[in-house]
Amino acid sequence: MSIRTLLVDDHTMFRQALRVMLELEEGIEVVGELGDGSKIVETVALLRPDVVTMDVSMPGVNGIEAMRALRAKHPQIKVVALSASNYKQFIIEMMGAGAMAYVVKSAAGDQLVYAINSAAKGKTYLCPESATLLVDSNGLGPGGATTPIESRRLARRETAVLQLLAQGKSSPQIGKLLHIASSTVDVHRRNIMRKLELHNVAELTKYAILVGIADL
Amino acid sequence: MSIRTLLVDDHTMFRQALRVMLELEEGIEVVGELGDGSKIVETVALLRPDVVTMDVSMPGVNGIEAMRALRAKHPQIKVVALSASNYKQFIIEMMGAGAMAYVVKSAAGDQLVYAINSAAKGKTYLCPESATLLVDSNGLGPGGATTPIESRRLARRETAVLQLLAQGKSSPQIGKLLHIASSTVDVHRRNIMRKLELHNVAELTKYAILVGIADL
DNA sequence: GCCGCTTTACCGGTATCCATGTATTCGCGA
DNA sequence: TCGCGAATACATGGATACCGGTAAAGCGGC
Repeated sequence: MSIRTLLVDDHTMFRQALRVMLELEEGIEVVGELGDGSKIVETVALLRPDVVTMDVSMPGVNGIEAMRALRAKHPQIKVVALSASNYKQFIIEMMGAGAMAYVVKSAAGDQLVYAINSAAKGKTYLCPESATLLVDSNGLGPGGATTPIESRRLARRETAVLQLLAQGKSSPQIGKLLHIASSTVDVHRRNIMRKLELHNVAELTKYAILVGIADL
Repeated sequence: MSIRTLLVDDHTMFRQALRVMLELEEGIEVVGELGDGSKIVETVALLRPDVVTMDVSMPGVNGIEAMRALRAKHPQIKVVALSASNYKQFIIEMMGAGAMAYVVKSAAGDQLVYAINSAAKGKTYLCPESATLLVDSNGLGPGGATTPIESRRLARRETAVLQLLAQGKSSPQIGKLLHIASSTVDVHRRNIMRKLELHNVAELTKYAILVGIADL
């Protein structure tokens, strides 16, 4: 009995290539593909996969949001998180939201195969790169007090402001677009920076791209 | 006689999956892989591929630099440029430097197969997304006067400044790091913005990531 | 010698970043 | 249902940084 998996990634070419590679593996079957997280709940209900292999950074509904939605409706589903980069916050958020494994795309393909097999058996797995990052940068490890995840969740308005900031808009421009005062935009901007512990537009931009609310 | 191709991409997982997918195609043979452009010239001399399939954005030596180096030593080689995003300047620079085809990763896998076959025959190819972008945004099209490519090339010092800006450093911080006055950094920054036609840190950051001089 | 790279400097307008205070609305749990 | 907290909105003030234009001078290579 092979493991039924659903692939979710915004790069069609990567998704298709991954499908071919995984289907050559013994014991893995790809039952479907999605380009973002917006239809994840319905698709899982329809296709009944054992494991969802999902990219963390996608335009539209990103992996973290999709993970939360999925967990609420299908708590038994196993998820392998796939990420182009090794960001501590993403690992914590995805694993905290119930993912079974976390693998970076710069790792070899057999790491993904191993992660899918582990997840199907109900075992968690972190690729070496991510595991090292977590332990080293006090996310876990000896005496590491992790920042509460809730304090990093952005409000709706804050997300909108972050998206426009990452597009290169200034506070006055954003104010006009959202029909609020630029002083209000400034408050949102600073709250975002405090919550995310990012202190300039460059870092905000990269974060926005990683969570999928801005395009490169 | 099948087409011998060399894959160059920094994401190992993508590269391996692509290799499997391409080798299932009739008439395509993958003769090697590279994780960045630093050893492209030697590798091409050694493996003698017909077509190099290369990512544009890579850390270390990016696709545009690798393309120029390759063209100087092996002018007969055909290159298919692969990019995660649809950036006008990259299309112009890669094609201007001698690439035979340009395909985005969000396109389907058979687009890449088509591009490789076209390139091997000495025919140029642009994926529909990139072709549309070029024509629409006056890069080409009726009466479109393209900005001289030379005026967009960055000097060594400018590249260094851009890299630090994309890391979130301020002008005074960069000045200290490079041992120059912050007023000098300011001039570099503004020259970069003028050359690239980008007018804020968010856009500079995204550009730096795309050319591979900054990490996400 | 010319051209481009690098360096420094001054000016002015605007935006950012930080601290702090106030007020309205809305949802959730006691 | 009452009240609490969070989200949202607006404001003032100040130090600093950004962005644009302009000018000038030394250096290196073709």
